Amino acid sequence: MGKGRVTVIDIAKAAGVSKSTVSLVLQASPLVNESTRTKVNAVMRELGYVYNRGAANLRQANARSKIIGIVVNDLTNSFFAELAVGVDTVVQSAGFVQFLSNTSESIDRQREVIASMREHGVSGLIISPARGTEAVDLKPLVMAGIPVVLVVRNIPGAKVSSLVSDNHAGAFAAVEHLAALGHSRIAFVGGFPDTAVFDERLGGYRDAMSKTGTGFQDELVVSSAPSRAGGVDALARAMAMPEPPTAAVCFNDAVAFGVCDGLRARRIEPGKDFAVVGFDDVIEAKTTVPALTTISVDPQGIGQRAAQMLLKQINAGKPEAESAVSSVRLIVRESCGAAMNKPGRKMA
Amino acid sequence: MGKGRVTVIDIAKAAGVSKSTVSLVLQASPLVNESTRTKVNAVMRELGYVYNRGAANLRQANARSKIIGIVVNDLTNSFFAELAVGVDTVVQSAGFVQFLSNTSESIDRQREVIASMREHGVSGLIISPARGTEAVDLKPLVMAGIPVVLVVRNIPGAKVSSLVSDNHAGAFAAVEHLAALGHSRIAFVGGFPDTAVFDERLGGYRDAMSKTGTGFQDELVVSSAPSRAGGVDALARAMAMPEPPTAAVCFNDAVAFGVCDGLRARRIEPGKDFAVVGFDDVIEAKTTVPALTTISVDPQGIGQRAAQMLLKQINAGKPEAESAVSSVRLIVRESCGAAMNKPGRKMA
DNA sequence: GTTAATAATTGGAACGTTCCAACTTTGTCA
DNA sequence: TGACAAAGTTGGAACGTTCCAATTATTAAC
Repeated sequence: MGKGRVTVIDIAKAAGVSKSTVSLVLQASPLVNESTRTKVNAVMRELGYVYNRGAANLRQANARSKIIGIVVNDLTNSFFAELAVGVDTVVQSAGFVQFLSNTSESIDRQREVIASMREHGVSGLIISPARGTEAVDLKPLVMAGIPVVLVVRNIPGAKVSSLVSDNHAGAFAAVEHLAALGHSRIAFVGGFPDTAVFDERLGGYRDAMSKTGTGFQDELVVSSAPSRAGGVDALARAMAMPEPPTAAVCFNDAVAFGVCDGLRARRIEPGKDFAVVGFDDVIEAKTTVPALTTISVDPQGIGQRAAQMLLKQINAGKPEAESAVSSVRLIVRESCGAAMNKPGRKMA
Repeated sequence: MGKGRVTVIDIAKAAGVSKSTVSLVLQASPLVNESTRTKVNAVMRELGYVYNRGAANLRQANARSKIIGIVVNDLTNSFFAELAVGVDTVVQSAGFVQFLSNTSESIDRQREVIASMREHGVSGLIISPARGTEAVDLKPLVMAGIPVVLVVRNIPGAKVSSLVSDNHAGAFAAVEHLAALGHSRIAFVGGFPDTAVFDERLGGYRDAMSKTGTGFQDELVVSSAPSRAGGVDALARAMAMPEPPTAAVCFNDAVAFGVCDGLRARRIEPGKDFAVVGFDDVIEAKTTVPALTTISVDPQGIGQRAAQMLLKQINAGKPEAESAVSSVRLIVRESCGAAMNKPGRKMA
């Protein structure tokens, strides 16, 4: 047992047919007689045959393997986990298997991971690029004709498909909502300043601040790591200001949760004494207390849509780059104070 | 461009050497002259060569590809995301790449995913099996001599390595702690009853309840999906009892967060009016408010240790099944009320 | 100046599969 | 009976790599 692996030839010998016939059975070809097929299948099961995809791909250089790769920059952020399951639901029903790798924002790791996936002949790639990824990094992929869909973060020069959410509109809506509730000192909290997503959301915030007449003030944007801990930290800095804000538009939900934690630790009740709005609408957003008012980007939906874009490219002969913007909407829950009697302006 | 793919022979021609030499360069063999090496490497870059792992694996049937697979049953649970990054850190430094797949508790999907990984010649597998997985499902893997480490959930008859946390001891400690705080009506909340993990944790709970003299009562165990929403739901049922509990040992942290949400929705303050202890110690546990008292199982640590076990097996010729229990410890924070003046017994 | 040792390179066979063209068997029809 | 078609089956070549044994080029030793 277990000496050499079981090959198609072993099956052929044991079943008394030729390797070609076995191969036809493997491909469910209608050419082969029903009785032969069942016999061959039986022998396969008996000997514990495992299909060698590598050898097969070697022969048919055109047909790639039935896997699609998804590369994310931060798996511990549940946004990406949800995105991945969204992708999974659609690739699965198309007969693909999804392999996911995490880069932890490391460009080097990202290169390794993508190379590894290429070596295994993935049919296509969905990538949420690590910070600092440039168009050149994607060049080899497009040259090889491998379909790629960028999600979450777009990369300017790359000639690949992309699906990002409408960050500008989302942040704009968040500010408008808070302004309508009577806030004027609205902070923009969290996120790394050197990313496209940050720029877009900040842009929406800035435009809305200008439009609502309260004006944009530099000091009201306080950045941090885009995590729960980052939110705690950023809030501390915001509250240390001479004239602290009364509301915050957060870079994402993780930051928003951190902000709520930080508020509570200061005995300030989010949704009552201070308005918080997040960005992403992760699952916890609706069950947490207070329920988080946030900009819904529907990670699963984005995953599904990205997967559909990718499959379309895979099925079409030559991949046509297509870029889409996924619309977002404001979900009003409790953390902004809109559900309460008074807009939160108790502190000053 | 992109007609046929670039092969080792193309490189050889362009560089004016033989394919064997190119192959040696690929393997970083010391046999090849430094000047040839640099020239070959240059040509590779220029022509955009991609290593064909499939063809390589074909030849060297022994040496498997440098990927290890990790199969989890619920990616949306951040416990598994953290476990995966733990695994990643160690396999990465050993020169492997990790491919992760999610089964969403589906046995069928799990079979597909594992088959796919086998076809791609993974060097080893770390599996958190879907509910209902049986020893036979793993049989083909052990027959093929593929190293496997089971995590989180063990499977009785399977002859593979496993690494589970000491669920019995953890639940036991949680109950002891709550009892010491003065609670006697302590519920066991959340989790699916037909899993080994549930049985173990429940066992620890039961033994501790008996030992502390309050005795084990069936009605105090209320199961649910092991998620935040499940926790909300289970708490509702618990509080509807004629004599509701004053404390809860939760199946996991997600459930515990749900329980806290449910309590707050009822205007009961977790950590003050009701004691909650979780299980897992996910990252949010320490930043949330109130900080969650929980049993730390250190998912990253488990991931790392599992990865080490797997690598050991891969490096050893024949895999020796080894099973380990990862110890757990009680992390006292705020949600159990220990940090407050009074043990939470205000309600009755 | 020959031999021996070392360093570097090389062609061919092999890995497990698919594809193609050729082959055999069986059945149908004039 | 012979010609033809349809249904199954088959051997060999090819895919891109690595390994082996053999070869050539270079250096060292006498």
